[in-house]
Amino acid sequence: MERVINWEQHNLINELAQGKELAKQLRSHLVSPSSSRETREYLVEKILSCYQKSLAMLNCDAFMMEEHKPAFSIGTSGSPKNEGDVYKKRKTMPRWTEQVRVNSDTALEGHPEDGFSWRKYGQKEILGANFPRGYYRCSRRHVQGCLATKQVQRSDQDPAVVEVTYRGRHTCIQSPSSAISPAPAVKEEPQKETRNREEQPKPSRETLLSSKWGLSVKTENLDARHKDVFPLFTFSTAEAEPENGEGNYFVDALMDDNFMDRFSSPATSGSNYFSLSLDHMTNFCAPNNVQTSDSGLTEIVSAPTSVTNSPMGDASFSLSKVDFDLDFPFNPDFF
DNA sequence: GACATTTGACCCGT
DNA sequence: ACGGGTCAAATGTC
Repeated sequence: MERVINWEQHNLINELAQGKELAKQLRSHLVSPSSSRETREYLVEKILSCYQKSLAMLNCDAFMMEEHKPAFSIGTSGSPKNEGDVYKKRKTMPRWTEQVRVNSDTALEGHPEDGFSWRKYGQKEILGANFPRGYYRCSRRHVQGCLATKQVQRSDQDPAVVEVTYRGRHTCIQSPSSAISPAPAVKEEPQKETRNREEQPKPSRETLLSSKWGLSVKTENLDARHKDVFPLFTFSTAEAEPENGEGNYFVDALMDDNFMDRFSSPATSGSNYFSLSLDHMTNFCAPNNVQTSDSGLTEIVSAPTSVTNSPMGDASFSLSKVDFDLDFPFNPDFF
C-alpha cells in the first residue's frame, strides 16, 4: 500500500514536473520570434494534458485515502461476478463528477475523450432528465480487473454540457500515470472500441489541436475536509485553430523526449490561459479567469487532495516542491 | 468471427 | 414501490 502510494505520488510529481518543464519551454517560445504557433499550441496541449493527468490522480488518491483500498488488483478474481460485491461497491466506490462542455464535434461522440478506454454497458432513461444516462466501464475490466466506471449524461439546461460521473479508480495500467510506469505492461489490447465514438487514446496531433471542450470537476464523495487544499485550475481558450503543424521539429523532439506517454489526453486543448491557486476554495468558476465558453473551451477543474495525516497531504505539499511558478497568462492575442 | 453497442430484465438501496 | 445501476442476450459493425 505504502509503496503504491509512493509510486503514485511519484507519478504525480513527475506529471507536474513535466508540466512545469513544458511551461518553461512555452515561455521561452513566447518570446522567440522563430517559434511557430503550432509549437506553442502543442505545448499548451501537453501542459494541459499533464495537469489533467495530475488531477485524475489527485481525485483518485484522495478517495483512496479514505477507503484504504488496495490500489492494484490486477489479475485477481476482482471482476465482480459476485453481485454482492457489485452492489456493495455502488455505495463505497469513490465518485466525482466532471462537467464537460463539448463543442459540436465532441458532442456527437456521446461522451468526451478522457484518455481512458471505456466500454458502454448500459443506458437508462433517468427520471426528470431529458437525456438518457450512459454507463461505461473501463474496457480493461476483464483483463486487469479495473473497476473504474463512469456515467455520462447530457445536461438538461445546456445540451452542450455533458456531466461525467466517475466511479472508482483505474487500476489498469492505461491509467494516466504512465510517466514512470515501469513498462507498458499492458499488452496492447487493440482498442477497437475507439472505432466510432472514441478516439484513440493517443490522438493525432490534429485531433489534439482540434478537439475542444471544457471541463469542470466537482466531487461528491469528497466533503469539506478536502476543500482547503483543493487547487483550482482554470483553463480557457479563445481559439484553437488547427493548422498544419507538420514538420515541426520541436514538436517531434518533444515527442521523443519525455512525452512518449501512451496516454495523451485530448481532453484539453486550445487553452490560452490558466492559473493555479493552491489554497483556492471550492469555487469552480473563478470569474476573473473564465472566458466565455462560446469561444471554445472553458476548463475549470477543482481537484481534491486530502489534507492532513495522509500521503496525499504530502502530495499536495509536493505541489509546492515542484516549484510552481506558473501563473502566467496565455493570451490568445499573443499568438 | 471478434468485439462493441443496444436494450429489456433483473437486482439493490432508499 | 420506485428509481438507478448492472447484466447479458441480441444485434450491429468491422
